[in-house]
Amino acid sequence: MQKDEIADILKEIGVFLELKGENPFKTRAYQNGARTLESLTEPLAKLVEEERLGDIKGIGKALAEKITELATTGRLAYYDELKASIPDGLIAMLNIPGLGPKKVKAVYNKLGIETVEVLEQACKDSKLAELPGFGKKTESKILEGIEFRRNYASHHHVSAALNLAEPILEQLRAHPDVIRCSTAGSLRRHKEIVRDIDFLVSSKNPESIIGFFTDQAGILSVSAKGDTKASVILEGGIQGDLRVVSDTEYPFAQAYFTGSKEHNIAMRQRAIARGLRLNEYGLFKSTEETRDPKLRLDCKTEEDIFAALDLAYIPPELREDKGEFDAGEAGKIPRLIEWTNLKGSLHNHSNWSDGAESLEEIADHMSGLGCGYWAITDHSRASFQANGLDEARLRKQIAEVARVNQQLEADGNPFRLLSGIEVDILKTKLDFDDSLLAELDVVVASLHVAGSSEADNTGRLIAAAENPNVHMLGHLTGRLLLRREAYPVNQHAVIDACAATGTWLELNANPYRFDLDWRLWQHAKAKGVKCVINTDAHRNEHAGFLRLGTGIARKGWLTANDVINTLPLPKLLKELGKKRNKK
DNA sequence: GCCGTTTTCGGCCCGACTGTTTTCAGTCG
Repeated sequence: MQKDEIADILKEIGVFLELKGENPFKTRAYQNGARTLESLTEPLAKLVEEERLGDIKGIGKALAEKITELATTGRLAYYDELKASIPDGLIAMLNIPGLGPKKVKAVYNKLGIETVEVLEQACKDSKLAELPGFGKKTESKILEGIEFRRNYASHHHVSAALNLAEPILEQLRAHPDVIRCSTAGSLRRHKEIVRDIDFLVSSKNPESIIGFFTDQAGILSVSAKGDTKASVILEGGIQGDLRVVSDTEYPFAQAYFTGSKEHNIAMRQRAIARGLRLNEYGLFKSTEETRDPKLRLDCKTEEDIFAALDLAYIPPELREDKGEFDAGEAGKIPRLIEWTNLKGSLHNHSNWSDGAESLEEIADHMSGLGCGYWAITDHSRASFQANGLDEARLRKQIAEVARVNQQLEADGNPFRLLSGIEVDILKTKLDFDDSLLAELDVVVASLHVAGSSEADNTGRLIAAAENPNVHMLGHLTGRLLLRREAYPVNQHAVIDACAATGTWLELNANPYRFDLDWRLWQHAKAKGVKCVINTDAHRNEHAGFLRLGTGIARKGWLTANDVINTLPLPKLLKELGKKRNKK
């Protein structure tokens, strides 16, 4: 069994133990173990074989035994027994807002409720209010929670969250009582999927900010409203949380609410190790719980807080406890790529296949945005559902690209279209012959019809990487976030093949794809594989994906040097020629 | 269940809001 599957089982054990009412620190130990496992750099099989699991911080004797059992036999008796003892419906009940392990346990133990449906009826029949700690309000909250979950997803694409958050942030910024404001949480860290949107404001008048926030037009409901924080449900069912603090507290609150949780725990531990105490109100010269302003270190910005903990500034995207502390201590936090470093996109569609606009319209729009180039890589003939180009139409398009470029040159416009194709990776070959591919400026090879065999898919992708005419592999796993699972593929093996052949990997910037995943870019970079941040645009407004994709590249620790399409056109053309000239 | 320069027990990050209580437990982030 692979390490990610094992990590999922450990997490599940943690949830089961919570429902059993086990020691919360024991459940946390399982969750910590799962996380530790996920971020292992050494192959798990090797650690198991050499019996070195127990040497890893966070994995003790008990966890090492359980992981070993899972890794070697694919099963775990302890897990099977635990799972069998807990009705599946209890897990579903945990997903209802306002219901946690204690309450679920109580309704199960005292009323024998095992499913959401029975729970709903029990609330309607006022059965829950009879339990200690439950009341009328609890019942109606649970009913609301069940209804809410029925109508809205609990996870949202970062793009949808940004679309909602940015106008609100603008309004907060313009509010006379707002001193500083920002987003926080997973949105500020630019996670690909977010559960809610966090806003942070500093103000001398919290009441007016809270009132402004909960009275906004367009909100569906107000779920909490206190002196310093409020929660609302925004359009589309996304929860928006606002926190208001004093301006002195602002940087501490900003760091705290940006997280991640794991990053914050490590930050607190660093503070404790220095005889300090860190919370959202400050960094205090005390090991005792305190908010005494006289003990608070003077930090005007997040930078100051990191400095006080002997760290270089860590950009929000890196705050996932995935190596930022080692790098921050050593002063080796890279200067991350900015989206304005990008000069164009190398994987895009036009109305020749399934895109919306003509070549001229694309050239006009992208040139107007300040891009230096834009590759036209329509689908190849095998993608007939997308009106893929056959050889004859592709040759016509090459001529058309040349014609548009001549016109641009005549107009004194330095912008250029590049001719290209998103060539389908078929079962045993590419959709076009090498001779035709060699005539194109840019060749993206993508797997659109994958099989169920990991070995087959991986082999097809590696073969594509080995083709000297293929510059890059498109959307490596084919996943659609919250919609469709990735097809089975050994991404590490493909990364190795790209490294060996000088093939680039796409970071598909479509917010439903973000493929290759940010968690793999550090590995790909270490292997020497270059990244291309591509919009995969099907209409001109998709140019904005470049910004979203850059957020993911930043999460992957990438710098401008790691990304091919930061190069100006002459240098890009030179790089595009390199792999072909090697053959 | 994990951990240890306070080392084999006794901690483990911490605070706001809500509802059900009347001083606090549960949930959430």
